[in-house]
Amino acid sequence: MSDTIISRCEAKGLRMTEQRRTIAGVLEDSKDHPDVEELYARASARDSAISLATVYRTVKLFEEAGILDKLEFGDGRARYEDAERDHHDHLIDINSGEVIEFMDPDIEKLQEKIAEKLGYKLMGHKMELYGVPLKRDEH
Amino acid sequence: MSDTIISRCEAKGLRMTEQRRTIAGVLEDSKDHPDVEELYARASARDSAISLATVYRTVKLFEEAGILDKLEFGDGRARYEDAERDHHDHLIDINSGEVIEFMDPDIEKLQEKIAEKLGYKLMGHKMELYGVPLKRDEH
DNA sequence: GTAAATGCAAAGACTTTGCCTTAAG
DNA sequence: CTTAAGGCAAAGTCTTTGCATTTAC
Repeated sequence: MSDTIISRCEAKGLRMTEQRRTIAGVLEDSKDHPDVEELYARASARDSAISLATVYRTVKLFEEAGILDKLEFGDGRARYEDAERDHHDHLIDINSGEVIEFMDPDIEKLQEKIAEKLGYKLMGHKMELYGVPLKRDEH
Repeated sequence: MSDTIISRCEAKGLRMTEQRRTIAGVLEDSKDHPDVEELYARASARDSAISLATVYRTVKLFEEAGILDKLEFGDGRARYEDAERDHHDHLIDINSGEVIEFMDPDIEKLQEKIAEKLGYKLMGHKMELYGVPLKRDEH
C-alpha cells in the first residue's frame, strides 16, 4: 500500500488531467499540512496553468476517493495530507498554530476502549476525537 | 467555581449590557454545542433587540475572558460551551455531525504522557489534540 | 466524438468591522 | 458625562458553483 498518489488515482479510475497529476505530485512531496492556498502556490510553481478552483475541486475529489485526509485545526482553513502516510495524530499549539505530529500506541488502544465504552456502532462511520485540551491557560 | 456565566462576567469586570446578560443566560441554559446562528435564535427569542453581530462579538469576548470554550468540529461553524462545565471530550460522527460527549480518565493520563514524551513545554500554552480517527471507512 | 474537467468570475457561508447611535457606570 | 457597546450593512475569508471552453479516453 505504498503506492504513489497518482497510481492510487489511476487505480480508482479517476481521469488524470495534467492539473491533477501536478497537484498529486505536490501532495506527494508535501511532508507538512498545506492548506489549499499553499497547495495552489506549490502547484502553480510547477505549472502556472492551474486555477485555485481546480485545486479546491481536486482535493475534494481526492478526499472523497479516500486518497487524502482533510484536517481542520480550527483556524478556518482546511489542510490536507496523504491518507496513506503512517498513522499519526496531531497536537496543535492554539496560540502559535504550530502542529506537532506524533504517534502513541496507547491512543490506538484508547480508541477501541472508547468505542466499546460508548457502545457506539462504528461500522460505516468515520469518527474523530476532538478537543482534548492538554493545558488550559489561566489568565 | 460553579458560578453562573453572568457572575463570572461581573467578576472579570465586563460591562454587563442587557444583550450580554441575555446571551449569558442562553449559554447557561444550553447543554449542547450551539453555533452562533443558533445562539442568536435562542437569544432573539428572549430579547428581539439583539443583533447577530453582537452575538459574534459577545462570544468572542467571553471566549477571550476564558468564560467560554470555542469548539470547532470541522463543519465550518464555531460552537461554544461553558468553560466551567465538567471536563469532557467530544466524539464527532463525521458523516452525521452527531456529537457525543464523554469522559475517560485514561485520556487525562494520556495527555500527561504525551506532553512528557514530546518534551513539549506546556506552560503558557493551550494545546489540543486533534484528529484521532476511530474508524476509517474503506470504500 | 463525448462526457467530464478547467478557468474565470460570481455567489455562498461564516465572521469581522466601520460608523453612527445608544446606554452602562 | 464619557467611553464602551450595539445595530446595521458593508467588507473580508475561505470555499463552492455556473457556464463557456478545453481535454482525456
